[in-house]
Amino acid sequence: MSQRATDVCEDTCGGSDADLVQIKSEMTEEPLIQDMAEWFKALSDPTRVKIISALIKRELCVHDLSDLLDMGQSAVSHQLRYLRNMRMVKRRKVGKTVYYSLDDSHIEEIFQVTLQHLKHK
Amino acid sequence: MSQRATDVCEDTCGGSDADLVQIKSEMTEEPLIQDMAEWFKALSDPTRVKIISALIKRELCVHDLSDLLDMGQSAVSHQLRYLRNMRMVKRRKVGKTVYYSLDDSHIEEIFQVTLQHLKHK
DNA sequence: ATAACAAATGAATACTTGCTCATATATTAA
DNA sequence: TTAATATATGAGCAAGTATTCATTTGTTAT
Repeated sequence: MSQRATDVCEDTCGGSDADLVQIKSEMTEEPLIQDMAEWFKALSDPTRVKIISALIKRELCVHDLSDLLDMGQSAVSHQLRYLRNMRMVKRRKVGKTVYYSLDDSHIEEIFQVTLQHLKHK
Repeated sequence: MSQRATDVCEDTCGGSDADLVQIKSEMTEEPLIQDMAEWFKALSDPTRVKIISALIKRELCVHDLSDLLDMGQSAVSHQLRYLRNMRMVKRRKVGKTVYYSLDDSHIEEIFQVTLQHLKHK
């Protein structure tokens, strides 16, 4: 048996169904919701948060990041690809070395806001 | 064989090892990194983003949310518990009905900042 | 009491994810 | 050329996650 809300009751719940329709129309559109979730997901992993927090300080190569995070080169590289696909970081190649830096001006802002928020909880 | 950075080379990489130590000391501390990742993870799921975006408009009961998101009551309830554990939403019980609302003043701010950011990309 | 409804919860499951390992590619030096 | 270094990448796997289903709890009405 389906548990779908629409199957259960239409007007039994005390909720004011009246402006539910209006809220639905005012709500953020589906594709933007998806983008938002994806964007936050990029920041939902400790390794990626560390990478971002390091790149906020300055541009760093994969080796340096691997060193700083005390993690395998492969793991770091995989996460950097992830962040690059999200257009949060960008690459700059110098010889054998690839330097990564932030590619999103808003990240630092949201990062700082969130950090301050979590500190004062 | 370990792929650990420290095992590979100590000073071969072009990265300026000099102030790597300083960056490490300046980096956000581990527990805060974890909190941050956890906090963002709460916003990394479309269902939870929808719930938040609805609750930004106004307080809603489980049934209304289930209706609005066109999702099973159980699924919504599970996610609400998640968000409640994260102290992002709070409950208010009236008879059989439980009303949920935002319990974090910063969520809306970060939500709006991120939304604007994604819109202008 | 019983029935009806709203919400919560545990278990099961299909799906996702982050890491490791092995290997490949790219660049530089000898 | 070969060797060494820096990074990238695919496969595999262990751990985590979001949903569904079935059931339970709590509340109101009859």
